[in-house]
Parts: sequence; C-alpha cells; structure tokens
Amino acid sequence: MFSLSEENYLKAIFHLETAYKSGVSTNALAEEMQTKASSVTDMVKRLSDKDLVNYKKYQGVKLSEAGRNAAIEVIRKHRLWEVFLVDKLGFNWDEVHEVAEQLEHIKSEKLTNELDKFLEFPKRDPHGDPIPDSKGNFSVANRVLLSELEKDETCICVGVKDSSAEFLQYLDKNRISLGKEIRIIEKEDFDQSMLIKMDGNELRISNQISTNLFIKTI
Amino acid sequence: MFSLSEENYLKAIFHLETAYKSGVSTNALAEEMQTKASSVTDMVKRLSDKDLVNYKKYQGVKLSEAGRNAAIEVIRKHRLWEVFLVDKLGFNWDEVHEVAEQLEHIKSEKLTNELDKFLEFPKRDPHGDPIPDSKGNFSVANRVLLSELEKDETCICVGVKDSSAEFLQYLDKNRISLGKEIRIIEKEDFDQSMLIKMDGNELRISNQISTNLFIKTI
DNA sequence: AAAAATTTTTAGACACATCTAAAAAATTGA
DNA sequence: TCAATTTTTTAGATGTGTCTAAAAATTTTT
Repeated sequence: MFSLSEENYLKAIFHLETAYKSGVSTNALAEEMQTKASSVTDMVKRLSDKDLVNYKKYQGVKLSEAGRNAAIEVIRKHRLWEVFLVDKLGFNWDEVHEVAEQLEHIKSEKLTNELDKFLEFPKRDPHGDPIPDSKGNFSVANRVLLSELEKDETCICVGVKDSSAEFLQYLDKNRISLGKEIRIIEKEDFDQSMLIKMDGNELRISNQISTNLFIKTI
Repeated sequence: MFSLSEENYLKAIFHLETAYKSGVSTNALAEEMQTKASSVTDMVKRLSDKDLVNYKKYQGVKLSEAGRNAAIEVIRKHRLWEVFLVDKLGFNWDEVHEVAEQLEHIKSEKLTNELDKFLEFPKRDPHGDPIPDSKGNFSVANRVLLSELEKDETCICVGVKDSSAEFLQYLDKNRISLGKEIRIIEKEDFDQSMLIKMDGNELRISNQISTNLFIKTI
C-alpha cells in the first residue's frame, strides 16, 4: 500500500502528464504539490525505487503502469465521494473538494465498489469529470472549452476546468450549472469576453470564465 | 487539529478509563495500542504538552476535558460510519471495524453532522454501542453481561463487548443477533456454561461467549 | 526492610516527509 | 560559445512517531 503523500504525488503527476507529455518537471510538480523542488526530488526518488514512476535526473518523471493504476484508483475514490457528498448528503459542489481529498485515501476495495453501487455507478462527478470504473476505465470526454466557440454557436455546459470554490461560487451566482444550454451572442475580439444567452437571459463573461468551462456543441 | 496517532491514543485512553479510574497505566495503553511502553511515554508527554491529558510520571494518564471531547468526537464518527457501512452499503457487522478505523479520522464537522442526519440520527451502532450526538452526549446503556444472569431468567440481546470478526462470526453462525430474546434454561456451576433457548431452539454457550454479550432483562 | 521483579522512563537511533542553503547541471541568449 | 539564468539535485537539518537497550522508579516478595 501507498502512503497518503505518495498517493497525492501520483495523482498530481497523473494530472500534469496531459500537459507534460515528455515528463513532468520537478518544478511543475512542486508548484502543483505546493512544496519545494527539493522535496519533490526526494519523493520522486522514493516513487522511482518503488517502480511507481520512471525518473531520470534532470528529465522529469512519468508514471509507470503501476503508478498510473494507483493514481486512477485514488481519482476514482475522490470522484465517487464527491458524488456521495452532493447527491446523498446535500453538499454544494463548491464544498466537496477538501473532504474528498481526505476520503480518497481510505483503503478498502469493498468500500469503493459498494459505494459505487450505492450511487448507481455514476459516470461523472459533480464537476463533470469522468469517474473511472472498478477496472480503471473511464470515458475521455469529447468536450472543449467554451472559449473555443464563436459567435452564434450553441452548446451545453458539461464541466468545469477550475473547480475551486471561488469559481464555482461565481457560476452559482450567475446561475450557470452543468446541463445548461448556452448561446454565444457576441464575442469581443479585444479581450475575448463573450455575451451569452442562457435561460432567456443575457450575461457577459470574461475570457477567464470561458477558458474554465467545458461544453459540448449541439 | 489532532494527528491520526493522537486521535487513536485519545480514543484508547477513553476506552481504558472505565477500567482504570485512577489513571491509565503506560503498559495498559501500550497493550491497547499494540506498541511499546517507551512509545507510549513519548506520546503521552506530547498529549500532556497540548493539555489533552493530565500526566504525572509513574502515575498513569487521564483525559482532560478537551481530550475527552476529542475522543468522543472520534468515537461518534467511528460509530456513525459503521451504521453507514451496514445500513447503506450492505456490509456485515464483522466487516466494518477496519474501515471505520480509517473513516473516523476524516475532519469535517459538516460531513459528520450531515451523515448523522442522512442515517436518521441513529442511537446505536451495529454492535449495540451508543452513538454520541453532535454535542457529545450519549446514553450510558443500562445493560449487563449475559453471564450475570441466572437459570430461568429471560433477556434481550442488545450488544457485544468483543466486536472482533471472530466473535461476530461465531454469533452469526449460531443465529445470535441484536434484538433476539434469550432464555437461560440451565447454568453449569463448574464452568459457567449455559444452555439457552432462542427462537425455540436450545444452544449451549461457553462462559467466554456469555461474558461478551450485553443483554437487558425483561 | 532488603532483594527481586515489574513498570516506567530516558537515551539514542531510525524512517518518512519536509525544509533551507548551496552545488551542479541544463538552458538561454548576447 | 561562453556567461548568465534557470532548473534540479545534494547536503544537512527538523518534527513526528516509532523502536531497542539501559537506567530509574515503583511494587511485590521474602
């Protein structure tokens, strides 16, 4: 079994690998883990000793098969617990992250699978992210950022890239939630801000918002 | 906040305090924690520095008000999670301990209280132990051990003292569960074994069994 | 009340995960 | 290309929680 810290590193490397195909740099990992580069080097060596990552000095780090499986298992638990908190305990989507960060480390295969069943095998968490099944498979969503779209296109909101409480609270305040239909009325060349129509109301959103909202076109 | 280890020590001291009114000895605590007396001395000093226990060298340890509150909070979480596992996820009562030992350390007041509500404020866990409410109050059961009773008395099984998987599996195998009515047909002077009647069937149980079953008389 | 046995504490060490400061390697760019 | 900058690693230290071995205190036995 892996320590809490090891699991957090594996998860962070997993998340960074999409952006750093050729290996996750020490500094990037330090930034993600909110720690120092020297601490990262220490931990990465330990993970490498356990064959959870492939690591060569000065060349960044990549997950091994075992490391990837461990990371996916942690992510599966994190997202299942988020569904539990929202669907069963009435948490709002901006309140679940911190608690799920703790719950994701509970070690019990039976618990994870029974929870999955209890929740009726959800495919996505409250932020629209896919939930791996018990074999580690999950759908790679065909979703894009709202900022990719142009004037007059219509789409459905399916996920958030930034799931910080601040961003989610902004969305709540503006009645933006997953499943909502959005039409782009106007897109400003100068700052990429958009005028969108949702539920019959118009709303202006900045580029920072549209680059953090996943949508699918219809 | 307290570390995982600190919480486990506080819980252990709480459980031992009923037996050691004048202070829990270092050795007793080492036995309970499955560790060495020297480790206990170290930890007890740290707990004392944080005013969670009152400790005087060679005189054992007692919980302070703050320490007792912390212990009760952990016990509340442990027992609520046990109810969740059995009632919602279909665990058997002999499978919950290990998982609840992990879940009891999750830090979120909202989670604990919402879970309590979701479970409809249960008063007892699957082993018959009382669950503290959000203020830390819990009923001190008026229950006694089956071994206290004599021939021809009738009672209802309300709890187990030993909640090890082995004992619980023995009870399952013999169809003994909480709520069952038991009548003492015979009690052997020599070894305190009993012949009991339950659901119309007779069953012989050893003293080791009857000293681990809590009952209430009717 | 000593001696013997037991309990408890101290001393010193170790593993994990972290840190700061300094050195080494790699990259950038003039 | 070689000096400057950035990135990464090493070296040495810290805090938590544990251990073994030995010393000290307490309790039990004779």
